[in-house]
Amino acid sequence: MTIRTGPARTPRQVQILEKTLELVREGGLAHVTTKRIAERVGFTEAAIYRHFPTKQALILGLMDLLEDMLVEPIRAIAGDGSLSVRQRLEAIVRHHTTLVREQNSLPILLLAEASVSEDPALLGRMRSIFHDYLSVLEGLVREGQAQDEIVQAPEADCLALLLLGAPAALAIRHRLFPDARAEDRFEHSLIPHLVSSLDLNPGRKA
Amino acid sequence: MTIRTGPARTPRQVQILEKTLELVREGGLAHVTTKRIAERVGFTEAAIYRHFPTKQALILGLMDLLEDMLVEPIRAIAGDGSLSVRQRLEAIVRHHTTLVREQNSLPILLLAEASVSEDPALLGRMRSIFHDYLSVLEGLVREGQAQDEIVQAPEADCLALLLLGAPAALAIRHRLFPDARAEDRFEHSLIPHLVSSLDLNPGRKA
DNA sequence: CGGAGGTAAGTGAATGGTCACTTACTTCTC
DNA sequence: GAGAAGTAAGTGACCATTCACTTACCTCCG
Repeated sequence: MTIRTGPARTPRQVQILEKTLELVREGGLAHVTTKRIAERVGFTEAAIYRHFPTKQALILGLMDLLEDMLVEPIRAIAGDGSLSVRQRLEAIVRHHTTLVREQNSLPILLLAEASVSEDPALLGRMRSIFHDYLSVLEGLVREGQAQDEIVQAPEADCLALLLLGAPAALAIRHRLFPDARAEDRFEHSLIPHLVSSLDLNPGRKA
Repeated sequence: MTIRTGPARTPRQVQILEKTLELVREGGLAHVTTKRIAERVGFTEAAIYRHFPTKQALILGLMDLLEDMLVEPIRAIAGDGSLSVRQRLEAIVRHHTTLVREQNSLPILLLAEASVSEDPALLGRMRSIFHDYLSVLEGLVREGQAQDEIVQAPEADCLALLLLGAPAALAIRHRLFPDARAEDRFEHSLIPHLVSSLDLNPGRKA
């Protein structure tokens, strides 16, 4: 689907991207300046430009990382035929919430700030990532719906959006009120409830 | 709960805040500069400082507007005894989605950008708004749970967060792929489904 | 009535700070 | 000795904020 025009990063590029991601985790894209990146890596601002042509290119590199962390894994889960649709949906939502907790709400920070970016390349990249994510969910939901006879349920795209909403809301709260205990409960009790409430799979037909 | 230390705005202050809100709707908080505000209002940058002591104070004024648009109305809905808990929850989620559509995802933009702000006053204000919003939802959910015997359902705070997730996800998609038709469907088919899936109210007990 | 004094609201031109980015020069390694 | 990787010291653009000053209006007093 998305063509991987091989990043083929040098080790130094990878290091720069990782340090930059660290900055984003701490304070969002707005917090990322060439000066701060250089500080983290341990060299001067000018050195950045030996490895990336512009800051824009560097930020676009972050989007590749986001795709690797968020979209690629859920694509893999969605294609895992050994699991039921419901199990796969649950695994996807769980993957997303785990990522949110490990990466300090990184996905929604990148998303929110890229969505108001003046840079059309960044905006387009974000659109594509978001679209791919929702497509995977929507495809799975459709698959689940096809196994059942339920027709009056909400449309697949609405349900897919709802499945995105759970980790999104968790991410927002995690930013403002991090609370590992509450987040554990969210993972263990809410996600199964959410997925089963979709009314997709057999077991409720009787 | 939240003490309204009366803003008591002059007409000019209100005008400035409205124009600033316009800028936020277009490109987020990062897009707001004193120059752009002045352009919108039709005077010079310096004139802003006749009406607000600092830009920070102006931005905090935006948070008051957000509270008026988002938190106050849902508080009113939550206290409306003529509706069932389920009807009230549905009305709240619907109010939020309507606001998101009318204001171009304003709430989540303010939230995301304030959550990474270096300004502790702004961060604190955002925390308080977010907390109040979730408290209203959580209180209602608890009220609904008390009417039933269901105990194994997810905890009230998890369900409240889920109810926030729906408009949040809609807001994100609205930013990247605005689609009035899809958003109508979301409002008309997903919200009722979501609220009824909470398993709060009678009618399902049999 | 008329002018003196006060004030709210505006202006143009600066201020110092930060931003992304560039240039000319060095240093290290194969 | 050449190219990759680094540096110090800039560049102009933009940022929030301040400054001295003007304008229009109000009020009060003889």
